[in-house]
Amino acid sequence: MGTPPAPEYQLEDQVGHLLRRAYQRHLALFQGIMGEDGPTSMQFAALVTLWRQGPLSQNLLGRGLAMDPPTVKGVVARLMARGWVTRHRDPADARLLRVALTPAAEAALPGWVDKARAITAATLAPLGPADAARVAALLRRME
Amino acid sequence: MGTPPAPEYQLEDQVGHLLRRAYQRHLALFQGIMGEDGPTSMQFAALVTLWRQGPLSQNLLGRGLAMDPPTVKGVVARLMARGWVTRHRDPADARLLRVALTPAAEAALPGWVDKARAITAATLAPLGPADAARVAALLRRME
DNA sequence: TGGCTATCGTTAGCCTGCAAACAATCGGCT
DNA sequence: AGCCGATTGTTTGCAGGCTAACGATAGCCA
Repeated sequence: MGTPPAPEYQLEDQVGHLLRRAYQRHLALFQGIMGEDGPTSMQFAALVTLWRQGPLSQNLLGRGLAMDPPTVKGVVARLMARGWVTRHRDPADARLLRVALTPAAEAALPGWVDKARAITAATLAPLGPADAARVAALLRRME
Repeated sequence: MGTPPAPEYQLEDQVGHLLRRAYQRHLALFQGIMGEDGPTSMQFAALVTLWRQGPLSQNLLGRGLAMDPPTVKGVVARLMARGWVTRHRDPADARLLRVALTPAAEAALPGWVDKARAITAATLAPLGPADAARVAALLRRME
């Protein structure tokens, strides 16, 4: 018995490829359902975090979203440009930049959250409810 | 009985967030195991596809990898810069750009494939073998 | 033959993501 | 007071990813 032949390396079977494809499809659904006037996926994640937790420093915001500092900066800059967020130095600690929702964003958020639920449902649509719960549980363990 | 309260929208429970986090972790593992001298995740995917299928037009390559044309162009350009790929116009059809592996890439590929297997294993390490198979099957259905 | 349509690739512009190097500020400790 | 290390944010440079608009070529069909 010689060396067993190495099994073929099938790109389509690798988790990394599958994760990328599934996330890619999710992002396409996100954009399609949220529409041109809505936030992007990461912009929405930032807005919803500020909604639930109140004003945060860029750093804390980034930590909650698993975004590194340069990425946070870019997302916040685009949120400011869209008029959904303001940014002010914290008077008590001059290092911090407190990011806060604008009234316009607060008014729009309930509608966006509804769409976000639809996006989650669409992403999971190919699976039944039981498998949807299973995949979420498995992904959580992979983080 | 009024309107039932809408369940809280928990970002951390949304599939999109979980997919992003899992893919993020996978990419970090990829870079760590493949090292500075190795290809990036998408560069490796392109190389392995050319290895298995022979020279391909940019378009076909992109289709196999689920990459759109501008992204393929960028990846191929960086592969050329690294000396792992050449690009020539197809004499039979002047629209096509045939992308082919260089001998250097062919020589390095077996080692990279071994590392890629280790990366897949590391990504799935938090799950047992049964759950690893389960998550792959579920992700495939979500594509 | 001449033209129509489909395919292929490029460009420009935008968004997300990472690492590395850097400046400013804060806090504690001497 | 003065210094040092930790924290926060910025910049630069690179890699991937999408849309939209555009030029070039091929293939078919009238």
